[in-house]
Amino acid sequence: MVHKWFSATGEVIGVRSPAPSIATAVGTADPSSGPGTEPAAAALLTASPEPLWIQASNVIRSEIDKGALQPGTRLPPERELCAQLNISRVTLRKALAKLVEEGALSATHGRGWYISGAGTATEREWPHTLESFTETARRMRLVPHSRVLRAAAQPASLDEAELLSIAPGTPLFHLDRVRLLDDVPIAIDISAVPLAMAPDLPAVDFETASLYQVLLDAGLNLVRADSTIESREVDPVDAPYLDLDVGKPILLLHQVVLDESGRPVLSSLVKYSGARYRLRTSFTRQPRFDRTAP
Amino acid sequence: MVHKWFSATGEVIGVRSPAPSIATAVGTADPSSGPGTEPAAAALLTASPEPLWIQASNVIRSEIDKGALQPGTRLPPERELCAQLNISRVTLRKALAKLVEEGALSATHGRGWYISGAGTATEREWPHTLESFTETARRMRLVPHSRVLRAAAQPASLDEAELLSIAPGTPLFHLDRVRLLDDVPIAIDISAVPLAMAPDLPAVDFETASLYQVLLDAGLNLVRADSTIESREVDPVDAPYLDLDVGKPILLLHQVVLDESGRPVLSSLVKYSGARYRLRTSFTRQPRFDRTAP
DNA sequence: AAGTGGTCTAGACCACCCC
DNA sequence: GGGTGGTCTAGACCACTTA
Repeated sequence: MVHKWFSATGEVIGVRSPAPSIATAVGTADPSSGPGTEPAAAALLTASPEPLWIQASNVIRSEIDKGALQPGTRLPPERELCAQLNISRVTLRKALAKLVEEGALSATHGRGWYISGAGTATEREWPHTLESFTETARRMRLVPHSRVLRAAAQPASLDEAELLSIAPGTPLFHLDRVRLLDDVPIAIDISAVPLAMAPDLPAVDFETASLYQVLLDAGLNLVRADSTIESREVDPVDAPYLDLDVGKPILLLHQVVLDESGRPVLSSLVKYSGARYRLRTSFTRQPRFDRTAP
Repeated sequence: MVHKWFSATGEVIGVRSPAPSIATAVGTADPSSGPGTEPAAAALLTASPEPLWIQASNVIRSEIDKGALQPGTRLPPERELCAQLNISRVTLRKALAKLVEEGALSATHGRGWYISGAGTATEREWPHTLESFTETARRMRLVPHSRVLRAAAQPASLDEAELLSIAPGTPLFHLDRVRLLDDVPIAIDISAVPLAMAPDLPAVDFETASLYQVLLDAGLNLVRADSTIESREVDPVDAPYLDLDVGKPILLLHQVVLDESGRPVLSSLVKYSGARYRLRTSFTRQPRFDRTAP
């Protein structure tokens, strides 16, 4: 009568009264309000504000993280999972798709779903997007800090206007900072945002605040960052800020960050001290189905 | 979703059905052509080997590329598109999701679907993953070429073994190349692949062949590339290969490429001449739903 | 209140893998 | 053949936006 969740953790799903682990994994899922006679249905419930497919994905993810599902293991068939989780197959597949995107699962057509090694600790160490300065600092347990060189609005020059798709002369908020970790200068960050997009910018103290966070709080949905990365010799102007000899290598990262409608929001040029910083990211490739001949 | 190629595989996709005529079915949004004459039903046909949702996505994409749908424009409501394309709403939404991931569309809950400026020419110039050497060459209309310095199998050292999660001493195929564009040296590429994963490697002529393509042809499904990028001074050994003075800046790109099960397949270290190369990529950020209080 | 996207379902058929 | 994932449908309800 009790439906089991996978192999090792039969207790999590279908058991009404104990069932604490799943409840927490999924969300509120208040069990007290349970109908009392429908144990299996208690697995995932509509009480939670999260969509079912997110909940389902979380349940499976937590099983993996917990170690109940080892890499290489096969998952139960989709139709069986549907029964256990009490959701439709379409919904389950949406949950599985999410986990594929996160690198936690992979499927083979006639064979089944398999746990794929990554997706847990590895995933967190290799972000799918560029690790931000603040994130790096946190990972290395260093204290991030900024020295503000300029934080003021000025009319946009021709070049800046073109870069951000705005009219020349439009008020542009400039933020130039030296970024430090534990008081060691790591990079020079030269950013510009059209003032109209976040009028409160001049009032923020950027010695500690994160520009990215301020923009998100302003309701901007930053979705894409077109980037170029190159290696250069540091020039006499920048060298003292980074405490480098002129001619030493620096890493140049230039980004134009766009919102969901493709509108440029932020232009940023970061000059990292070559010897003190290293960009980290993980590129993924969607599984393709391009058979050359069927 | 974001997210997709990191190798020289841009041209692999087998486009069999050109399907140009269908295009009008979507763009014209002609309300008068109701159920009366049934022209819309001919829009997508099951004769094609491609799934319907791919076909639908291609139709919309071609409308955007063609300019029939300008950035900022609103698409017809989903239910109407379904009727025009003669597919179910679930299928249509899968097609739309693909276009969102490509950055061509975006949706707002109660408002509708909007064309988002990017996704056409821009998209092609800003790949979601690192532009490969071959792709860069093609974009710049230069001729790529390699000088092979080493192409041989050797037992894996301790470091190599750890990097690739194999036993020390396992046969490892080493491929060291100088990569050139129009006969100008651009980079040194030092790669290593466990021989067992592609036993034919030693027989390939890498003066012209692409290592990625060979691995794909061997049936390996390369899915993820954990990467670090840094800036260094070129050392006396590498300098002559790149025709640089010792101490000049180079860009160091190190990647460990994994297959779908998370197994490391390829380790590659590329040293780009700082003055002659610039990495290009477009990072995407998943829309997040981290409200602190619901 | 009407329009629109977001979620979910139950059931169907097909294509692939392995016995 | 039987099991399994991949695709597709028609219809339903909910949540958000706009009026």
